Amino acid sequence: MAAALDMLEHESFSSLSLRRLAKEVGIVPTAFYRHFATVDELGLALVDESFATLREMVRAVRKEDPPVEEILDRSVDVVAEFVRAQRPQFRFIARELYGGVAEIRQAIAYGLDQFERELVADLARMEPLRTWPGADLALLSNLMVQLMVHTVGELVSYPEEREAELTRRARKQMGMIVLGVVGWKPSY
Amino acid sequence: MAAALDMLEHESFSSLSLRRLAKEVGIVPTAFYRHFATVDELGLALVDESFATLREMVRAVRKEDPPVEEILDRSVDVVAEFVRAQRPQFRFIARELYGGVAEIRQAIAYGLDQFERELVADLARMEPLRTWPGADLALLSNLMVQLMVHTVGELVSYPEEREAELTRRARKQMGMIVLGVVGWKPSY
DNA sequence: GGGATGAGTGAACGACTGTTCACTGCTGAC
DNA sequence: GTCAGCAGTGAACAGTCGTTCACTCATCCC
Repeated sequence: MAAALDMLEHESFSSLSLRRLAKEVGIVPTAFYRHFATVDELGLALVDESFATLREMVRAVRKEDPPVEEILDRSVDVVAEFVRAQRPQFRFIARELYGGVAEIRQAIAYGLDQFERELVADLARMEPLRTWPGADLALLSNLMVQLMVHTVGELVSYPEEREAELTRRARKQMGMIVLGVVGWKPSY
Repeated sequence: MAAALDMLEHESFSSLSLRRLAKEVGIVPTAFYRHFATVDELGLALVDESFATLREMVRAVRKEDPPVEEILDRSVDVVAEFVRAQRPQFRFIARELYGGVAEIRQAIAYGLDQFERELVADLARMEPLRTWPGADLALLSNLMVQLMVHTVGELVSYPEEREAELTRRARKQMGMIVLGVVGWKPSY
């Protein structure tokens, strides 16, 4: 799986070749079938693994439990940290979200949807949002996840030296969104 | 090119096969080379064509020149209209933005970058933003383009019946961002 | 000690890949 | 009426593709 993720730096999953993958790992193509029934199944396993990392990331933010005014900055930082440490996994998610293989695309969309829902639950516990209707929280959560996905997509597409610049921008943009929140009149 | 875009509904460009494409069009594979020097070149031509449509879209919004308070809603509407009319092209852009072929990915990223810059110019003409520093305008423009790309990605991934729902959400999210703008203290 | 289990092997299957070459036929301009 | 140029043809090249099959070997449990 690690070798597959590495190879996906230069191509998309739908063009990944079992034989090249096997050669990269140093086994014969047939040995692959001891571990996965088919190539597509490998893709789904990669989605699972990557979202496990994503959940770990969420737990890392929750565990820190930073004061309210620092939550945003810390969240962005943690995302950047995780992307740095697990770059191939995040690259996989970002690239295949709208990629070619329908099954994988749907699995990722589903995972992000769940992520969005968890974020809604977290947001609902914060002060100015406590009274917001669920629909508006979902809207906000979606917007934030969007920003995250897009930023991750850039983080893994551009050289690592641009990380600081990209995260700085993401922080400011998060701030802009939050400012919108304080002015927002919930639609009860 | 139209046939290629249609085929890209079910696969990504890097897995598109010249022979299947030729069969789809009803010509022999070799005839393809009368029109493009290589398969990758077809990809770049598709990027060009799609961004021509995108520029048309911008012109459509500008031409309408709606009153300030309607600009956002009209912009979202126009985007939705264009996506409906040229679905395969927008699907291509959304899918290949972080896709497998580096050359195409870069071409799309470059096109979006230009789009962002044009939007900065438009924004700079609007009242509350007239005094903003360029960096902050770029931030805002990037955020808006992000929302557009993400929404387009969903529009072309989900069945057309969800268009109304998705555009409604995008409109509200645009509103949220704009509310952030009025509270934002530019960083001179 | 024997047998199940997990992981790897090598040959083979038929099909598909991008690209090249020399060729044919049609159309429009001079 | 000729001739350039555009678009399409069919054969061929040298690979690569996913998957199947029967097989070997090491490890661990009873």
